[in-house]
Amino acid sequence: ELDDDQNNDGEGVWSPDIEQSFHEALAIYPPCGRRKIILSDEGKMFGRNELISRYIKMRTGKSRTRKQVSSHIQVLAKRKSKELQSLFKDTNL
Amino acid sequence: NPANGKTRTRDKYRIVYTDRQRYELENEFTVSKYISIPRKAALSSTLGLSERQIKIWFQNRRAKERKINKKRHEICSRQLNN
DNA sequence: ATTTTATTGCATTCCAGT
DNA sequence: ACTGGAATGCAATAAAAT
Repeated sequence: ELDDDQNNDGEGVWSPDIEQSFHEALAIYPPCGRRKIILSDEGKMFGRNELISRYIKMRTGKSRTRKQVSSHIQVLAKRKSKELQSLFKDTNL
Repeated sequence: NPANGKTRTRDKYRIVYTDRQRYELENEFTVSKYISIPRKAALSSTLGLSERQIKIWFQNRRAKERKINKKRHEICSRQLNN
């Protein structure tokens, strides 16, 4: 299997257009994250990351799996946490 | 020590482990290439290192092993070529 | 120049919640 | 049986120590 992935273009995994759609999805599905964790439509189950994944596919045509979304959310949370930490660099040293 | 998960600071980019710390870690690596959670906690307590540092040491040690194996394979290839 | 600590961006595996 | 999220793995990389 030699790199014949149709869903992934030459850009990075989170190229600007996908990142844009991702943030739109973050805003519309739960405006801040406090929404019912259980999203169940008759017969099918839908979690937040799957809804985000579907939205990205609708807006960009490119497929990002729910686990890729999960990983990306984790990376962004880590970045934000470290930014907040480094804001208190030498305030009390 | 690690209230934050961070290890690196402005003044200390990295610290140098003691010979005893190196010896115990290397010894544990001969037992298993992957550290279990209870053994990690024990080592963290025994040597004065955070669990994060233990985890990272095993990652780096495995990377070292992979590098060594790659080098060995290259040597075998050259011998076959000759 | 090589080796040794430590981080980062992704993926993959492990843990519970419903 | 489904999921999201934490823990972990790995390649690439940085920089101090050797």
